[in-house]
Amino acid sequence: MKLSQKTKYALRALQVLARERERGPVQIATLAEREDMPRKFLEHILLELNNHGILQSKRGKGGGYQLRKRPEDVRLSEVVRLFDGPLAPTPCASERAFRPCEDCKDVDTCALRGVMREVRDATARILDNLTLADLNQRADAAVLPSGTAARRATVGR
Amino acid sequence: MKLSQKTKYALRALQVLARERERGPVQIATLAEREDMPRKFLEHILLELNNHGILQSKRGKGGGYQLRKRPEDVRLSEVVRLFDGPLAPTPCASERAFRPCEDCKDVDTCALRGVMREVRDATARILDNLTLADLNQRADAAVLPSGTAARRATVGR
DNA sequence: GATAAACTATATAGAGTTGGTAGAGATATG
DNA sequence: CATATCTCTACCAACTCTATATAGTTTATC
Repeated sequence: MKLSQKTKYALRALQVLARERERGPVQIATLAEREDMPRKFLEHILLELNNHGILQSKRGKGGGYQLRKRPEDVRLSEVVRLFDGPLAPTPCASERAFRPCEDCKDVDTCALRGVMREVRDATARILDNLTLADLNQRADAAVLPSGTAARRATVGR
Repeated sequence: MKLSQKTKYALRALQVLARERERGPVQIATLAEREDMPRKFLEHILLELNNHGILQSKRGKGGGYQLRKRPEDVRLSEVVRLFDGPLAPTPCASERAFRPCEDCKDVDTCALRGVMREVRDATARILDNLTLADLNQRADAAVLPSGTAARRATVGR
């Protein structure tokens, strides 16, 4: 499960949108500029998140994108699956997108499959139990290790 | 960490070579035919395993490849890393091949990195603790669930 | 030492994926 | 209706993956 650039951009955008959620829609251009992401590429990404029901959009003047679900209801696994496909290293080990490997003689007795299911399960356990809210919370915790304001100066940019 | 075809072939070949270890070298052609793998592609794979010290080769007539290490000393993580690279989903979460992400503002406070380290660690815990010997043992256990010979008929090929 | 078996090395090629751009179309607002 | 903004389709260059081709080099054996 190599994380694609697309997923990274998506998560960065979602982190911002989770924070801005109550303040109305954010425009693609603003988001692209603030987070330094390629604008046209970001359009695709946000559109996909919109079509998938994670974001909602408002067209025309004053429009933009807004998080549709609550941040604590958006699992990281959902985003990763959307852009990078199944979590499992092999199709035969996938829970939701099971497919036998091309040249597999017998799925039921394949030892490698068992191993890959373990890897998939471990990955899913982590990503299913973390949400956008958790991600932002961790980000805050990292920037403010123990409430010291002095540290903030070293973090910028 | 999507498992490549190359790694799958490598592991299949190694499983056979682990079993044949005491019986002298096995030729590429034999291996390719028995396991139905593309011969020329397999040559590359075995060569890489050889250069990496997992196999040893004997050239000339009557030569072939043989497992250099004991099956219980070949970790699955070693094989996966050789062909598919680092286990971590992002370079910044890799233990042995750390590299900051292209556009990362601050590696130390990146929340996603923490998550990806968890995934990497979980994957590594599994693959570091399994060896070729384990893989073959599991394969045997799957084919002979509880010592019943009758089942073997259904496994064929 | 000729021969054939077998590994070694480099180059190449086609298919698919990834990251990114272009431009026209749809729609909401004022 | 002018403008801001999202939507959609097409396209493209670079890269990776899988696999093959070709030309060696080494070794066993007769």
